[in-house]
Amino acid sequence: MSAPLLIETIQQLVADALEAARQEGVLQLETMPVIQVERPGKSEHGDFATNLPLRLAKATRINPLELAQLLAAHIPTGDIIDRVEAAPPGFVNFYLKESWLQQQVETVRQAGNSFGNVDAGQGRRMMIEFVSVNPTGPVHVGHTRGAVLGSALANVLEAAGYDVTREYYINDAGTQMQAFYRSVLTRYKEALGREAQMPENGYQGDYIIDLAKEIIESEGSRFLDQDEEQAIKEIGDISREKMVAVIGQDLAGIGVEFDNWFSERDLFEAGEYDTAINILRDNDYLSERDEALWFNSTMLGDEKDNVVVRSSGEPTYFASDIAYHYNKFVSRGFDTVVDIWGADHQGHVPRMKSAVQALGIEPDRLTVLISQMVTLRRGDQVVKASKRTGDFVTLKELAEEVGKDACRFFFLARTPATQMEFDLELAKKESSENPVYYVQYAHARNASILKLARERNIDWSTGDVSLLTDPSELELIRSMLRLPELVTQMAATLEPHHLPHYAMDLANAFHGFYENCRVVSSNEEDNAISAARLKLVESAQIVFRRSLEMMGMSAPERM
RNA sequence: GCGCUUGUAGCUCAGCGGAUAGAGCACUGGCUUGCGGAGCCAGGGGUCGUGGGUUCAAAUCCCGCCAAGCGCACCA
Repeated sequence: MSAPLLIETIQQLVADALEAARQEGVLQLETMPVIQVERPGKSEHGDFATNLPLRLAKATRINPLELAQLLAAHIPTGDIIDRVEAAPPGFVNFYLKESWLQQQVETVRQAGNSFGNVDAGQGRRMMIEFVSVNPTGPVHVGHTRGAVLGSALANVLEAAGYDVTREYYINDAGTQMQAFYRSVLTRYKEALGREAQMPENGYQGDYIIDLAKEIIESEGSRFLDQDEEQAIKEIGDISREKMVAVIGQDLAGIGVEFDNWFSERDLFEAGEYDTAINILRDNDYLSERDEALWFNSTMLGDEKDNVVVRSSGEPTYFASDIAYHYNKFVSRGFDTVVDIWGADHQGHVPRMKSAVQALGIEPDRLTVLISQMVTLRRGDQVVKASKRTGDFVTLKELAEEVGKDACRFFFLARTPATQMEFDLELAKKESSENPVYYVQYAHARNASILKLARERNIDWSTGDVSLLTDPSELELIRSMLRLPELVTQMAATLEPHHLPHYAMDLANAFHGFYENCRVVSSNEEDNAISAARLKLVESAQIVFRRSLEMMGMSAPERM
């Protein structure tokens, strides 16, 4: 069990004060209220504040300001809290002790790269499944948002103490894949001078032609005179494998990595598809109509029922997704599962939740995060994204044009619920003045100070942090200390988009400190303060590194 | 038509019951001799889409309207 967060300590202080006042009889209260402690927007209002008096005024019939004064009088100061003040119209403001803040520099240095870790997750097993685009073509820009969101969220949850598995679901059993295989075979035949007809739902992109050529290079023309079905099967296996590899490489290019690539086909081979369907049948959620098998999700409040097995006998995508979630929760025993889907799948959410419930799994254990569409522009021109026509900008192109770090920062800073327009020209043009560089520059500056100190053989290990009294020094420390709190919050709400904003604030505090406080000095009388400040710089670097790392961005020493 | 999501500074976006609504970019004006000026400081710019309601308190919660995106298949 790690130490409680600072904000939790404050909450406890308020709770104790409330209890003390009640015992003294100065306060009548039926039930203990929920105590909200927040970070005030203005520094005059202290480091923490609670609005409890305002919320309690009615029940206690005491004037909120008087109530605030009463509470403030019951809160002890000590090593951490310098003073507690009541403020109109009814806040209690907490001010941290300078000596305590200074001491935190040592705490951060000792924590090192584990600074920012909390144990909210307590080792619970969590799966994040994201991207999961059909391996019928390369990943395009539209998928980037979910990819970046998922990878950053996974990092945050790991820092929050969850045992996280990042998974990519390969939809390799459906009709789309058949169309893809046939498209490759067609291009293969064409490349070898044969007449071939592209299937109606075939994929037109040039990458199919390249893929066919690659297959000719490694396999020759041996599929040409093979039985059609056999050729599709063999060429299909090769194509799928190559496509999955390309997708993996492209995603790795923007720092998105997976712990596991899960194949849809395995669900059928391992019999989990049958098991899941049988559970639904046993629980009376299935019925046959029009020669198809339906999942009666209206029984669970859905708008309409959904087909699980087509009249042709083929299972739908939904059916294998049910089996997949059975696999996640039951076979592999994940405590909670997060799916990240694009907005075009939002209609699928209620029935997926229903299906999970029908399998006998508490539906709250599944959270589906929807990331809204990204529409692409190049200047005035809207770029249409269709994999089938091959008219799209790939993730790889985007990464090459804009850069991995800027790309991640850009997508990460926005809440997934807002639809966004991405102007490629603008992104490229602005990349040199992108906020991402503001953060990285602060880190590089930080690193170069330490480098200089080492070059001059300065030993700062005995630095006395109590010399750090400049407002900008204390501001920087305060900013650093917000990280663990932020990690807790982001993990609870599954909202990593706060991270870039925090990093900006931290960078701002660092630049402010840099302007006001000379760190490395050639004056001998500055040696003591210099050593103290080097400790601060060192601890700030830890926090920069942790923040950038969670965002999946690089922390350059030089730019 | 119904459902989900979104409308905050010129632009891109945070904030999602509390104390004078924030940041970056853009704009205006400052920062000379020392750790990286990709920086710092100051300033202008907002009836938080709109009309009601709830509350001591609403950008934030509820309802209507307007606008945008997505969905409403025996596609995935």
